[in-house]
Amino acid sequence: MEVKTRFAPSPTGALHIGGIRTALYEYLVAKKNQGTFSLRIEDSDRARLVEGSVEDIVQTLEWLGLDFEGEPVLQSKRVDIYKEHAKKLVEKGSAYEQDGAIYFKTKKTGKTSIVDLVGNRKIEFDNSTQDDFVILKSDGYPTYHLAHVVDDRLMETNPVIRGAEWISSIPKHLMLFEAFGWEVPRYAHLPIILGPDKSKLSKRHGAKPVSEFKKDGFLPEAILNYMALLGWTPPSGKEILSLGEMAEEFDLKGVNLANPVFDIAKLEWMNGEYIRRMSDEQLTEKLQEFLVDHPNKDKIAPSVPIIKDRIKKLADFIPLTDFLWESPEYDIAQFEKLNIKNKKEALEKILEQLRTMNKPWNTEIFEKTFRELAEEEGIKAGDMFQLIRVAVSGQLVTPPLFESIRILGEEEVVSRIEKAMGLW
RNA sequence: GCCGCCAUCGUCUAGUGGCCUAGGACAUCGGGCUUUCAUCCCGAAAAUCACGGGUUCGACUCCCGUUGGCGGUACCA
Repeated sequence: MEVKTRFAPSPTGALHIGGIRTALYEYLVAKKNQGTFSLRIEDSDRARLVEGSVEDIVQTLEWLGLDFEGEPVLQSKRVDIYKEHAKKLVEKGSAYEQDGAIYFKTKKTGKTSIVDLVGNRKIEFDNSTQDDFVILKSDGYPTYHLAHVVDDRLMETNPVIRGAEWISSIPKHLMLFEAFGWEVPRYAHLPIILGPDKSKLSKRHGAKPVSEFKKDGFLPEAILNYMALLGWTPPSGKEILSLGEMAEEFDLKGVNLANPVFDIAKLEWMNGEYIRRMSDEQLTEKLQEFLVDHPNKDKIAPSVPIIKDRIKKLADFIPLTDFLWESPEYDIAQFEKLNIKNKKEALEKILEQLRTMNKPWNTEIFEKTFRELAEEEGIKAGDMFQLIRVAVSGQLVTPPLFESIRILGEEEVVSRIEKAMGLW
């Protein structure tokens, strides 16, 4: 049986981080089975339409590398099809018009059940609980139920993969398929992702639009990898895997049935993992793309090796390196934390050494010189370097000192230390 | 309320009747490396497998119930 999956979001806003797991799993199922993955926009509720969301959805999928087949299918352009099908049901006697809308006449006896692909479990409903429901609204647009059944039949979707919030609607859909005389597709209902407080993941939990994650410097590969593991573990047990590897190992049966909690800390760890696995050249390129208005783009490359192990997101680059191109604002409180008694005197000695040192400064000689100076002054070498660090950067924590100094250049270092001395 | 789904460390999970006095990852804590911070390495703490009944020679694993969480209950998706 040919596998065709589709991601079917409604354009009521930017694409949510939670929503992309559904898209990802649909994509993986298609790829694993040499099937196709497409995009359908469920814009049958005109009141909730948010302008720009279709573009956002398309761009986000592209950015993530979840390539879909062909053009997005817009339900709003298919109203005639839904109307036609609704009419057919009226003619058959399975539906009726009331208050300008068309209602489906549900069967009230017996049971309706499916075997869900997620976990391979049986889900069953008593038909006596099923009320008649609207399939075509009075504005001529279909409700989700009609649109789903008609579209997924016409698009030959199989399996239908969607969120677990649709489980309760299963009887509606199966009855509709039956009324049309169509074969029922296989279904997979994915557990709903929760926020840290265990309520449905929403904006206040950091279920920000994917575009926000992009803005923070999360990498698409890391986002995908993390989302894949939210509720699923590959048989190989691997934690870090590419889209291709995921597709090979993925199986809906193995998806956990419980609702997973979104954990930003683990996503950050994974993003850092991806950053560290990049070559310096790749990271440099990523950063240059990411930091569009950076004042010193040519200085990004040399600073990459010293920050690579220190950032989890691309945006972390900024606070870590801004002292390299911006003159620091000194705060005497930072110096007070150092374990050195007479800081000004120590800084004078340091300057003396720097002025007489051969340029360009050599890292080995630099280190040796100040270790010796530290000994002469009765200061620990570590404290000595911390003093230089703060004098050069204004901060207690920076990337490696010697490398930072090399990027800054001799003149700048000297002038900064002179400036720092002005504090006393 | 009614209907449905679910239930292993704080979080993501491994586990499909004996290999589990429950394994891994993130986070946390401690140590090593080290000019700071990270990275990296080592280690620790962390789950009476929600609870109660069965079934079985034997249950984290099967069944029932309870509790709890989540979803649905719209001319929203």
